[in-house]
This record gives sequence, C-alpha cells and structure tokens, in this order.
Amino acid sequence: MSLPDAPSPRRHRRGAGGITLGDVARLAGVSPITASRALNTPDQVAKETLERVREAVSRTGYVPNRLAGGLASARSRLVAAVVPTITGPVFMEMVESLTTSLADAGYQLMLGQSGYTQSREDALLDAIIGRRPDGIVLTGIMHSPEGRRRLLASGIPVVETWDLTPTPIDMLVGFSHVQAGAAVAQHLHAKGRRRVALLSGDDERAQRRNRGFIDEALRLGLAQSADQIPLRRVPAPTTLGSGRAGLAALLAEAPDLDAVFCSSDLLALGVLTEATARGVAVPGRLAVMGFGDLAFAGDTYPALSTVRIDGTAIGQRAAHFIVERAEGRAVGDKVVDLGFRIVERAST
Amino acid sequence: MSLPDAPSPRRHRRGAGGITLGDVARLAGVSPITASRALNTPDQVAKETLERVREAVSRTGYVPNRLAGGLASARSRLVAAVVPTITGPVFMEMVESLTTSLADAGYQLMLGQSGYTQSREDALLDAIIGRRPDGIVLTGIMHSPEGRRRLLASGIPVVETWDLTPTPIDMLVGFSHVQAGAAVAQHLHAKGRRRVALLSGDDERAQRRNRGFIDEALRLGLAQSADQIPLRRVPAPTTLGSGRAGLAALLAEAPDLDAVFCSSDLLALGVLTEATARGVAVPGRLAVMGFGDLAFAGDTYPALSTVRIDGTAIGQRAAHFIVERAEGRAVGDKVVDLGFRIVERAST
DNA sequence: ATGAAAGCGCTAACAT
DNA sequence: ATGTTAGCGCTTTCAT
Repeated sequence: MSLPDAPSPRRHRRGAGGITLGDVARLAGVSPITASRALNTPDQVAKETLERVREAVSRTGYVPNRLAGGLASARSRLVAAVVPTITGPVFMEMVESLTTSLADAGYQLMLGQSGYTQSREDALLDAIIGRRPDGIVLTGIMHSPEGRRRLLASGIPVVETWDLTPTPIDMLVGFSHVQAGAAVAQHLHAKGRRRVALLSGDDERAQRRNRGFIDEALRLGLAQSADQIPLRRVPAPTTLGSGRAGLAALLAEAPDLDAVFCSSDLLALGVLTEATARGVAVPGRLAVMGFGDLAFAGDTYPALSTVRIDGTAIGQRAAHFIVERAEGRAVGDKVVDLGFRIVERAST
Repeated sequence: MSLPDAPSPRRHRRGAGGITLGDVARLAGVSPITASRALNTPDQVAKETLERVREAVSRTGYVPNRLAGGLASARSRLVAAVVPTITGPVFMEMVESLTTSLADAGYQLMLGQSGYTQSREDALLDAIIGRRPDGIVLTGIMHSPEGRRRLLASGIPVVETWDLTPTPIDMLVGFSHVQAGAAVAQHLHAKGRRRVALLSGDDERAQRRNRGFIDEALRLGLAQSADQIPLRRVPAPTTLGSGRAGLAALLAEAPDLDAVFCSSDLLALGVLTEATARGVAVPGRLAVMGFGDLAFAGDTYPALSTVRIDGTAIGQRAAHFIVERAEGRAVGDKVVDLGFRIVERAST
C-alpha cells in the first residue's frame, strides 16, 4: 500500500555512519565489486575506471573497513605477538622489527603480554585467536598442552621464537640457549677465569643457559660439581637494581670470584655499577659478561662483553614466515636457527 | 528436478572451516542469538540454558570470531596505540600499562610505530582507521592538519598523551613540558649550580622542555642570554652512547660546566658513564639531571636525580577514557594534567 | 574488464 | 527468556 519508490521504512540497523565501498562505487559509476578490485587488484581494472574510483576515494576520504574485508576474505591482515613483558628491553628489538616488517607488507601488529606465568598466556590466547589473526608470534616455545591444542585447532600459522625445540607447533626462529651458555663458559675459561659465578633471571630460558654454562664449566674443570658454582637467581624481568644487589650477594657468598655471567645486559650493567661503587676493578679483578647485546652494551664503562642475539633478524624472519603463509606461498624450511655470537669487549 | 530435500548445490563459499556460533547453538538446542546472549550478556539468559551453551562451547572449543562480532556491533574492542618508536624506553611503561588495562577490560592493543617523522604517521593512521578501533592513543599531540582531519572524520575516540595543548582533538592525558623544564632549572639553581647546560634529543617535546629550562634560567640570572647556555642536540631516540658523546662535546665547549639537564634518563646514564670514565666527580664537580624516572634511575651510581613522569598512570587514564567511551558512558573532564615530580637523588 | 548474487559470522532491532 | 529477521561492509564464486 505504500508507494513502491518510497524508501521503505525498514526497521533495520543503526546506519553506522561512515562512507562505504558502495558509496565510492556509486560515485564512480561502477559496481561495488569493481571498486573493490580497483583498490585491491588494480591491474584487473581498466585504466580509466581505476582513475574514476581513485577520484571517488579521495573525494570521500573513504577508508576501507578491514573488519568487513577480513570477515569476507578470511584474511585479517592482523598478526599477534605475545611477549612476557615489553618492559624487559630484550624483546623490544624484535617487536620493533616485527612491527616495521609487517607494516611494510600491509599487516598490523597486535601486542599481548603474557607475564611470565602460564595462566595468563592461555587466556590471552583465546583473546588473540578470536581476532582471527593471519599469524601468531610467540616468545619462547609454547609448553602448555592446552595452549598447543588451541593453537593447533585454530589453524593459524604460529612462529615460536627465541628458542629451539624438536617439537615446534609450526614454524620456529631461534637459537640454542644451552649452546650459548656453554660458549660463555668457554670464553671466560679462555680468558683465564677460574672462579666463575652466575647471576640470572628466574625465567626458563635463562635457566637453560645456566645449565649449558655449568655443564661446560664442569667439563673444563672450572669446578668439580655444579653446586661449587655460585648461582644467584633474581625475578624476571631483570633490572639494573637486581644486578647490583645480585653482585653484592654473590660477593658475600664468594669474595674471590673472578667472573660473572649475567642472564641479561641490564643485569650486567647493574653488576658493572655495583663494581664501580665498590671499587672492584672490571675486568681486572672481575670479568662481567652480559646477554643480549642491547644497544647500550658497547657504551658502558667498561664496554660490556656479551652474547649477541639479533632480535631484529628474529622479527624479520618471523614476519617473513607469516606473510609468506598468508599470501599462500609455501615456506621452505620451517625451522631457522639464527645462532648467537660472543661479543668480546672490555669487561672480560 | 532435484529432490527438494537434497542440499541444493549452491555455488557459494569456501566453508572457511571453524566452529561457529551456529554450531554451538545447534548443539545446545537453542537459537544463535540465545547462544550469543549466553556469552555476552549471561544474565539475560536462563540459568539452565546458560549451562547448556557453556557445555557446548567447551565441547567444541569454540572461540568467537571477533571480526564478525565487531562488524555486526560496530565495536571492534581493538585499541590502537601510536608511539614514535618502542625502542626508546620512555614509552614502554605507558604501552605496558595500556596493554594490561585494556586486556583487563576485554580490549586488545594494536601497536603502530610512527617514527619521528610525519609522513609515516599519516600513512599509519589510515591503516589504523581501517581496523575501526574503538579508540586511538597517540603519543604526543597530533600536529598534521591532514592527520587531525582524518582522525576527526573517523569519529573514533582519540587520546593524545604526554603533552598538553589548548586544542586537543578529543581527550588528553599529559603534562607541561615547559613547566618541567622550568622546574629543573629551579632545582639546579637551588642546588647552587651556576653554569648549566642542556643535552637533549631533537624531538619536539624535548625542545619544549629546553625552552622552559632556558627561560627560567634566564629569569634566575643563570645567564644573560639564551646562547650562553650550552646546548647539545642528539638524534631521538636517545641512547647511552649519545649521552657519553654529548657530555664529551659539552665539556669541550664549556669545561667549567657544573650541571647538565638531559632530556632522558638514558642520556643521563650516558653522562654518568662518561663522567666516571673521565674521573669527573658527580655530583661534586658536575650535577646530572635526567628525565623520565625510568626503572633504573634509582639504581645508577650515583643515583640519578630526574623528573618523574608516571607512564603507568598515563596508560591507565588513556585506557579508562577509551573504555568509558566505548561502553557509551560520558567521560567528565576530557583533559587531564598528570603533572610531574622532581625526584632528588644523589646526582644533584 | 565488469557485474549479480550470495554469504563470511555475528548482533541489533523487533517480536513474542 | 527466547526467537525471527535483516544486515554490518566487504569479497568470493560464477557469469557475461
């Protein structure tokens, strides 16, 4: 009974507001799908049509709704990264390079902090999977069976990083912590140090480096048994302050120490600081070794010997893995060992 | 010609795969919308129905597709944060607290790095707006007119941070850099310092602090004209290394300096390091002042006097602003000046 | 090179 | 307390 042409008073929907692809298409005098192609696959569209669509886009200030696009195409162009905490500076380099590499490829990074506990990590995982990211980058390897199951079930490409494991969920970019620890023991031994100690964050990867260090130290005859090597654990994330306190504690326990391997550069900086405050000569009386080779390591006084981990490369590789998968290309080797490098500076 | 009951061979759609709300609903013997309500607004659903839905969810391992939810409800539960770079540790505290506060409220953080240049920022903005986040947190205030326009046009709640301006785009959580600079000048003057210098990153906010410092220094009679105050600029993000080089340069220019105000704690740590390396007594011969009060500031040797900026509070306030908006509640005062605090430690 | 139709998975609006 | 219907804005499939 109403006029056929009258806009029927349909009950539906908050007219959300924004300019849609339909609006752009209408303005350009083409169908929505042509407008879509003009934006996504320009070479499928005639030059002149392309021009008209581009014109319409800039006149309207249209910004495509990627939520809708992602839903329709099952490609969100979102990538999630999970780090224990970003205030430990160790992972910053990786996050920065991930963000940049992904942005260059048209992907956006979602950041999640798991804390160093597992319960949060599992909860976070659901929040992440719900966004249907095109990939998930994990810091460290996923141990929780529940987490592995959910990740596998989601079908989302996963890159585990900063570690190696014979049983990766999917892809992997890392290095061997055990070997890194062993290499440090060798380095200190080669430098003539004989009474070595460990100052370490209480996270699992640091423990593994300690293990490698201790085993190698025993092999080299630096001690007869593991408990002869003083070991001080501090809570992760490690800080300069805990480095100072840590050295104080180690020195109280074993005043004749001649070398300390710290599980992070920040810890090592704390050790250098405490040594300065106490007048302990570095490297004269005490050699100090860090881990990570953060930006500041070459500029401390004395300059810090450390283990270089190329966080930027880790981020780039991880981004590459995920983008290749998302674009439907097969990645060759799904596991990359990026290794590490002993960087000898003044502190040893 | 085909049997009416036969699943009509419709041409459509990759069956993406995953379990959907429909599957859960079917299993629970309810309609999809009831299942939706069971998950989102449980108290609108009968106890027993709720139970059946929950059961179905855990049996299937269903994880809601938030892309679809966001599209339907026009609420993505995504929040974007833009920082110049996350490898400057200054913003980490804010990003961490943002991430945590938002996660607690069921929102997820998207991270963007603008670099310290404007062109990247504008491009980044479109990438962000395309995701239809429920809010955008900007580091610093948005100057680019084009950026402001797009942000305004998007209708997305915006929080500018780390600064004050009489013309915020929307909401604002910051403090006065000019006043902070002035307060430092007063502090150094009160400590009896008379030959002050500046070591500063070349970003705009640091310049503003310098301005406040210089004006106040002139007022206090520490110099007759601005160019009597040695000023060394280093590229942002600032580093320990540039702090060392900076002090060296300042000392070459003005050997009789008795105080340096650094635009970041990291720079100040570099200055302390260089002072140690040169045997310049701090605070005896040289007072050093940082900015930020990062975690390590209290543990340097000597402990660093600095300006405390509560990055955690900034993040919390920003998160609060955005969540309130997203939930449809009005925020009272849209501008919050969180201030700063001079933290006096051993270095001055 | 372009278009029509269908529907991605969910929720708002309007019932009952 | 639960269901029906339409459609969020886009892209896929199939057709021309």
